[in-house]
This record gives sequence, C-alpha cells and structure tokens, in this order.
Amino acid sequence: MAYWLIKSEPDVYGIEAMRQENIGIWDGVRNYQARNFLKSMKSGDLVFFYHSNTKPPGIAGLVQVVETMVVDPSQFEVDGEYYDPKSTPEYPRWHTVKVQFLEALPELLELNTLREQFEPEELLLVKRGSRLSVIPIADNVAQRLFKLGGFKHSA
DNA sequence: GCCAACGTTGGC
DNA sequence: GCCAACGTTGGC
Repeated sequence: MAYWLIKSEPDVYGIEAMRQENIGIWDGVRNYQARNFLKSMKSGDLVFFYHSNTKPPGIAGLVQVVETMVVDPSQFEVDGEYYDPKSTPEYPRWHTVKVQFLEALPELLELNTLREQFEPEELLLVKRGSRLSVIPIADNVAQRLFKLGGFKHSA
C-alpha cells in the first residue's frame, strides 16, 4: 500500500464536502505529472487531504482510494472548465481515481508545522514553489504525519 | 495584491 | 527543438 497527498481548495471542495459525499471522483486534474501519479494509485492507498489557497493551509483529513483508472468525465464536458478537445471516449487523455472519506482532523495540521518537521527532500509539499497537486508520500513520512496529526487511522 | 516557480504555448 | 511570452498556482 502506498501513501499520497492531494491538494484541494476548501472553498471549492474541502474535507467536509468530502465527508458529505462519502465517495468522490477526483476530477479536473490537468497536469501530466499529477495525472501520472493518479494513474499509479492502487485501491486501498491512503491519501492525505490538503487544503490549499486558504488561511492557514494544511492537511485536513484522510481519504482512501476505492477505484482506479477512472476516466475523468469532465474532459468531455464541452462547456465545462476542464473540457479537453483532444480527448475522445476511445482515447481519453485524463484518468483519475475515486476516493472515500475516512476522517477529518479536529485540528488542521498546518503547513508551517510541516515545514518545521520535514525537509523538502522528505516531503515535496514543503518545498518552496511546489505546485504539484498530487504528491507521493514515503512510508516513514506517512507514519510521522499520522502521529503529528493525531489521526485515528494509521497503518 | 505580490510574486516566485513552473507548466504550456507557439513562433521560428 | 529552442526559448520567449504568457498563464496559473498558491504561499505570504
């Protein structure tokens, strides 16, 4: 099993929206590096849910991959924000995953705390200027995050 | 609101 | 294939 971190703006789709939906499709990723990480996710992988572009930013909860290699439907929505004219149903360019809500942290694990605890080499998230929205997390870093955040889940 | 860090686009 | 211009992300 692998660990990941995904970023979302809470004003658009936050951990509470995730809780309400229970299972959500992670659509709208239009960056090839992020997509390639999405494509390599496996069912059962645990994913830290990060709130970006908010004050303060930080890890807000935990979700789990329940379905992989899902064709992102938003690439076919002509009037939608994520329409990709180069995609066809036969040759979709964008695959993603479905994730299930596991838990929301009572207290945000803030980015400035993460900066204190991790080197950029350990956790790409704390590297200045890091814009990647899907990030792999090493096992030992995941364990430390579980502890730091006081997650109920751990593995 | 600023701006650093990148990713993408498009002319050549 | 290069690279300048442009657009976006996202912390501060």
